[in-house]
Amino acid sequence: MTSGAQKNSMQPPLGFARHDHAACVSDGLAAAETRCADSGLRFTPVRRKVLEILLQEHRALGAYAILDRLREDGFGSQPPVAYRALDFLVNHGFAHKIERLNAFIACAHPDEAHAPSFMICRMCDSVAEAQSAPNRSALSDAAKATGFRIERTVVEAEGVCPSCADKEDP
Amino acid sequence: MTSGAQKNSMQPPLGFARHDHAACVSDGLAAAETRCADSGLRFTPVRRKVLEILLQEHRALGAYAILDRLREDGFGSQPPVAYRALDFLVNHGFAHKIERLNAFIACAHPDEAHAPSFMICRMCDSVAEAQSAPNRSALSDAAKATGFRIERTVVEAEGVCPSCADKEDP
DNA sequence: GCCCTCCATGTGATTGTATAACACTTCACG
DNA sequence: CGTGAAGTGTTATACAATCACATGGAGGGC
Repeated sequence: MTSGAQKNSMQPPLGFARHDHAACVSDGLAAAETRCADSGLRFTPVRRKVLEILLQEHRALGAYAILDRLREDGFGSQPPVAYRALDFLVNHGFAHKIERLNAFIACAHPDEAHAPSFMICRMCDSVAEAQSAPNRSALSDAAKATGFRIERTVVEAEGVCPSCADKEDP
Repeated sequence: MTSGAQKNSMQPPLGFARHDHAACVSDGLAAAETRCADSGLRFTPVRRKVLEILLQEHRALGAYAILDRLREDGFGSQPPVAYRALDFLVNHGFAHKIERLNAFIACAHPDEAHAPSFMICRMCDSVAEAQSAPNRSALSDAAKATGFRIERTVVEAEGVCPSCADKEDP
């Protein structure tokens, strides 16, 4: 499997569009802080740090890449440390897991409740999050027909992002 | 991680519905054989064996579970042997990878070209394949808007299958 | 305030998933 | 034949995830 994170580090960091990046990090952290306070969740140092890392990178990171960063910053460096923080962030909607890459990314819309879907570039592994429409798809029908109760749906599109498309086809 | 296959071995083997199982295997193998011959693909012994294993089990199997079976049958027992055969099967549509489980399953509709989607029971890990509607979803729109070229889309619904639903709620 | 419990963190060890790199064989095809 | 591409086998290793257990701090009930 591809590392999910390191393949090409000179790629635009990402959402396929340039943006004010400094703001992302502080806004994201502030939003999480607020929402945790409101919901009685504990936004502990490790959790905060992991979210900060994800917001800074602004792309999908493997658990061990995150772990390396945690170590540098003086946190525990064993896998469970990262996985527990990631579990928390994912369960409460501050981050998402990209199944295709076995990697994690900060949520792009931490405020609104949402069923996210993703576009993953197979060349540079960059990831963009899209709001997923309430799926009135063949899948719902199939589920209804067989009596399967859907609780959550992963939607991940693989393809080529605009900037990689430019490169491959001069 | 859950093995993706062994969690509950007394589950109905699966598509959420009983069916004539003996036929699956031979039909599946025959179909693959035919299509490989037509397309000039090499349907070698390992590849055939792996497909046979997947068809027999009729559920998602981890690469290492497959590897065990290969060893029993006298094939190479190192990971690349299984992964290469699986790559072949997946690339040519004879099998699918279930990203959520890091596991593989024989394709339920090997003949028709299709964009599959899956329903995965979180209790027994059984998997059913549904034909995915040509998605005119928010995702397509987002892709169009950003210039992302979608080549393939993974759709995996997690939930509870009918037979597990019966058990949990008497 | 004090204790107690819950939750979170830290650590060591282990299991599962996947790929890199290289040697060797086999097959199609000229 | 002989040559090159594709397939197989093996060693080694990287990356992903979990188990089990010890420690420590935050808050709630009293």
